[in-house]
Amino acid sequence: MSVPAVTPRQRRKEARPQELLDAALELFVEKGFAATRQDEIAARAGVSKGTLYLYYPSKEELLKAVIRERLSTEIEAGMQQVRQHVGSNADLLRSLLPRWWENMFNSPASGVFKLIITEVRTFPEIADYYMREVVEPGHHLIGTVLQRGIEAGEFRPINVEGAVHSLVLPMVMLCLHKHSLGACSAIESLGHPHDFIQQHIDLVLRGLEIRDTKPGAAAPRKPRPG
Amino acid sequence: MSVPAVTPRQRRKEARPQELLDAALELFVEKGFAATRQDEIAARAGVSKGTLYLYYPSKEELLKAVIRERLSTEIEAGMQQVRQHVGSNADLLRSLLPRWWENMFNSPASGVFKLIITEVRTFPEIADYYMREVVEPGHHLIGTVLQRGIEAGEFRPINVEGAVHSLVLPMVMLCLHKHSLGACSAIESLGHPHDFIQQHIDLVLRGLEIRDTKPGAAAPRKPRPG
Amino acid sequence: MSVPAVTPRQRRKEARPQELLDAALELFVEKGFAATRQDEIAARAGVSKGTLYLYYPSKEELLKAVIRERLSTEIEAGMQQVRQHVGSNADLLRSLLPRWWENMFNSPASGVFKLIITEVRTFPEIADYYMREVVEPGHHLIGTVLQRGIEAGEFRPINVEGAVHSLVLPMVMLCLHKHSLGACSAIESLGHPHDFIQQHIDLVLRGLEIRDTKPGAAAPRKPRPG
Amino acid sequence: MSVPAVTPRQRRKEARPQELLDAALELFVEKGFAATRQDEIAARAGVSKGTLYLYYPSKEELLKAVIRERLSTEIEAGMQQVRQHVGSNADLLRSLLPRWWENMFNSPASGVFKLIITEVRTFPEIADYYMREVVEPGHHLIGTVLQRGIEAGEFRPINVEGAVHSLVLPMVMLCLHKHSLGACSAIESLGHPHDFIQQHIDLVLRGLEIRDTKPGAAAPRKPRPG
DNA sequence: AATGAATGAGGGTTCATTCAT
DNA sequence: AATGAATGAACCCTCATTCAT
Repeated sequence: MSVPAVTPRQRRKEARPQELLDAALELFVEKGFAATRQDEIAARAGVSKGTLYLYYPSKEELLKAVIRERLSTEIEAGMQQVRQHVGSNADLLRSLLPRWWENMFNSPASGVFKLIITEVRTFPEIADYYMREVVEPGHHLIGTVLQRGIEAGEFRPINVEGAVHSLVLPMVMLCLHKHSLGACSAIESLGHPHDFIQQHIDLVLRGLEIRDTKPGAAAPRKPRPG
Repeated sequence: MSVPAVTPRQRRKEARPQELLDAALELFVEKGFAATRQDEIAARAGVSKGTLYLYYPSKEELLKAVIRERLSTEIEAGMQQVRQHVGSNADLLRSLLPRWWENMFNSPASGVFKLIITEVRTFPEIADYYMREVVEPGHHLIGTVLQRGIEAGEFRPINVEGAVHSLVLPMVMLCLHKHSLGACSAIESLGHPHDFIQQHIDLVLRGLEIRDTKPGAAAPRKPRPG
Repeated sequence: MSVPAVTPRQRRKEARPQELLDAALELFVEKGFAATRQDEIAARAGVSKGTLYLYYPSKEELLKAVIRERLSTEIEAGMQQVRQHVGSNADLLRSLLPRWWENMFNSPASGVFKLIITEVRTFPEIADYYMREVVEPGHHLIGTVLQRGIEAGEFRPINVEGAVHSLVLPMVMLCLHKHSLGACSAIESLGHPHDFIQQHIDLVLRGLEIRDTKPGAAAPRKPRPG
Repeated sequence: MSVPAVTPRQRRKEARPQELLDAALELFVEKGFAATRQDEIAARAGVSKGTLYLYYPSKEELLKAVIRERLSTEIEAGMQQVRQHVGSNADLLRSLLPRWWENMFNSPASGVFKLIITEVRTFPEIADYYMREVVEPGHHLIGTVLQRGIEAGEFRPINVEGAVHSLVLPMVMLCLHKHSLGACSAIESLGHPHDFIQQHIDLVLRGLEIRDTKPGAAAPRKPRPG
């Protein structure tokens, strides 16, 4: 049975859009959207300046494509993991979350967070997309887990949204650091980011537990009289 | 009685640098350094384009001045608060931290975080300054408090640096949000940021406490068999 | 028979650098380097402002290219003439020198002298180039001829370098005049510059001759006693 | 008898215009008119930028004043020397000319020649002034001496205007060199400019003499028959 | 008379975009 | 589909000139 003859050139051609997006993402994250030149993107992708315009009609559209492509990939991966997940909800947080995060952190997708922080005010459409496709589903997922925990008496009743943020914001923040300060002066203090994230999630989940506070422990905000 | 001879022109002139810095900060945070035009800054400060150059020799120097001025003000304020603080170390975290953060969050200084994330790779000198003047002293302060707590038996022995980050990163992240997504689509879910920060700190500090885990509570990482 | 595939666009492109250099030389000589605008050069060359930067990375580099190109052309032409020259050394001065000068004078290259006088203090690299490539070889050539004449007893022994300057400086000066005063108010008095140069060279060479001074003629500096 | 009290301030005030002109001349000659900034001139003269405008209404007027002032001084000095001259016409050329030239060469006035060459096309009024006040009287003076020499049988009958140029152009050229190439790389070959000028004038005057050409000497262009 | 802060038109340079090849 | 020369609007920065003090 003959394999369809895929010449190097054809493969190249089909891979083009992805190569362009990769080059663009790298540079947008490194230097910011406004400071990145189309020639640089083209050069890094190994094509000429004009070729860019055969695939994306403007720099701005290229930016949006970069963000959409990376996020939808990442969302899809996350959803897959969740669908395939067997185990308790707590497991979802203790194991799935760090694993998913680490993939993200180690992939170019981590840069997209910086891109969003950086460019969202210039291109507010990005905000809508990001909120709808990433933030809301993600928060919904984690929020649901926490809510179930509360209802099951595992967790103290607290503001669920807040707890989600307590869990998630440092993860996002580490992605940002990776592409800003982390690329200049290492914050060595953090050790391996993965370990930090593990400890962080553990810390927050412990903070959510219901238990008798050991006397003399770090004072709760409103110490009981007596 | 002689009126002090401060003409409008003089008053204007002394206030200039601050007015320029304020206008520049606003715009750099809104649109990014590269996408902000010197004319815009001048216009917002109510002067002509050329006047900018009487005070700052280039756009880049203006950026650095903006960052330095805001951070040094903020550092000074923070140090003041700490120096004047009476009370336990736990108080320092439970009350001083949120209060200091809220000032920051509600002032233009909150934008500086975005500026640093955004521009640090283009101007790596900024990283040095920020690490040396802000990150290190800040982390040292909080780290010391946690370390004392551990030594006093209040807190579980954990990686202190990590705990500092667990406390602080969401605070920084909220500043970033304020000037990016927050300026587009409100993340209403968060309620008042101040309340979230209170809850967050409480959550982390509880997570640090030593206590007997209530049976059935959210599983510790390695559940005992049986 | 296949037509050579030189499209108008290609022809255009190859001719560009020379067209730009020509336009730039004209304007630099007319108005001076600092007072010439890049737009003007572009306009005179029939291209847009940006196109200039495809060929020369800055105004200053354009200046240097202009000077180098013209001088190297001129040097090459002069060397050719000398190499092909048959005849006595005196011929070299009496015929070759005026001929070579006239070519120079009537070509745009004459303006380069003005350019050098005008801009050399601002761009001292030009001095090095000009001295090494033009002044030294030129003076060496003429100096050698005079030296031989002295050794052969044709010429009085005098300071050869000085004699070279006596011959050459008026030739350079005429080039300067052509592009300064000469372009405003004609110095009609000079008649045809070529005739002047002929007479000048003749005058100097006669002044170099050894002969018995006719009694009563213009007093030599140190009249022989009795 | 009391000397009128001239305070330093008054002296200063009266000297102002001259100080400004001196500073302006230096800088215009060094860097060219267009590339010289008013602030620099003011700074070199020790006044503030605004003060310039109290004396000269624009940069262009300042340039013209600079040229006029230096030239009229120089012309006056030259005329004085000629008026006071006693001796033959030949002396006028052999001694007065070099002496007058040396004064010029060693004074800031030498720079004016460069200024004229450089700026005359931008400000053609300068040409009229220079031709009328400097070139014509100067040429007339020298031309008259030569003419008398011809009529007296001292000099060969040649084109007088040309001979004047043969004498004078190298003198001017040396002034130009002093402020262009000479200020970068010395043309050491010339020795002392004064000596060169002496030799040059001698050379030309010898070339003008009537005498029997020594057989075998450098061939005159049109050897007399017989 | 003197200052120097302020202005704003203007010039060098960059770069997104177009289009002939 | 791919190229890269060409364009020209836009931006940073300079500097002659003005004017309130």
